[in-house]
Amino acid sequence: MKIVFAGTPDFAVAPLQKIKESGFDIVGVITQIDKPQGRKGILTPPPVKKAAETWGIPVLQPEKIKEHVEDVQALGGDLLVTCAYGQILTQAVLDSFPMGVWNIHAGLLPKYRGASPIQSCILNGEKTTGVSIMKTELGLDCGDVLCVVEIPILETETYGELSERLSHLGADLIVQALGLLQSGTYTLTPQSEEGVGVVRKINKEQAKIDFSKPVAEVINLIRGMNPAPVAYAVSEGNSLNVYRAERAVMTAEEEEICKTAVYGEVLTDKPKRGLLVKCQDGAVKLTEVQASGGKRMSGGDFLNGRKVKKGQVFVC
RNA sequence: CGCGGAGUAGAGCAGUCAGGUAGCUCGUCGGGCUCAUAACCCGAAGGACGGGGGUUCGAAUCCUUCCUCCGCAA
Repeated sequence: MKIVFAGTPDFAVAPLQKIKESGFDIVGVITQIDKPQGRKGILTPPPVKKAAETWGIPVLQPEKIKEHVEDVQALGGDLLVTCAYGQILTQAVLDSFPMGVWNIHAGLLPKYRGASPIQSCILNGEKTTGVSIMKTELGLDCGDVLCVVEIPILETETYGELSERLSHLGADLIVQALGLLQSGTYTLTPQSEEGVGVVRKINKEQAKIDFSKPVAEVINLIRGMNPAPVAYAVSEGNSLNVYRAERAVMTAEEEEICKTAVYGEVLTDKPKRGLLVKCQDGAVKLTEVQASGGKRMSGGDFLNGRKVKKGQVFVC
């Protein structure tokens, strides 16, 4: 069974590696073209390409895969595994693999179809998530499911941390799935028509913190946006990236101040108490922040440098 | 040449424009007050001011050059 793997970001590297280490024959990797990265705009190959090259696997980087179907076919694969590839496949591509095209999806179906299942789970305060292996069809993540594992989301887990866990989970699961496909003994489960949901790509606008919301929602936003695109608060024209936060436990004095404070107001100027900000139902403590041009630091350090003062307000 | 910020004590910052003994807050250590404390009071240690070169009687500060870190945008 000859396998072609289509994937792009870090998330896809672990599955690719696991497939390779499990002894499957990977005849080619398809990934996105190199893109300019960072301040200098240096052309950088995607993580999957780097990995594939170190293992000597042929790499294909079509700018538009639908215009290079014959190149894909030339790889001679029986089966295509997709994992966060980043391009929509056409029927011609799907038809190029006798044993089908299978997708590793980092979320439970049908509720979390779409581009941002991991982040969206955290933003929604879900308690569990999972990885699904499904048939890739023309519609958006609507194919029949081959297998799925569900895991709990940890209380303080960030998008980056959960993503890494799911990546390894997906790696294990795809290897199992390939075993099933090879043996030919498997059953497909159509997705329920109830509770279908589509989550779209996350943009920076969604990452702005709204302190008029409940503490739990604010914290979920911060978790779900770490490490990218990163939640941020704005005050006096400056933006402050927020990487981590927790529910504030206030002193009696702070409780008093909080009662009359407006949403987004800084409740204390004592570095030891931390950067406390009023929300709808209490206060949130921003524990890891980064101002533009500065390093990441604790909320206490940020307060100590006096870049924000007690009573200053982050706009909602 | 995409736009911009920053390198000063263990940490976060001021001081740089108008060169002249190195400052603030936090932490650390010692002492005091207190039933007690993350609170308060007193004291101490700790810095070749990112590196090189230049101007000057004298440079954290002015000129020049190199290095490093970071935000935005893509």
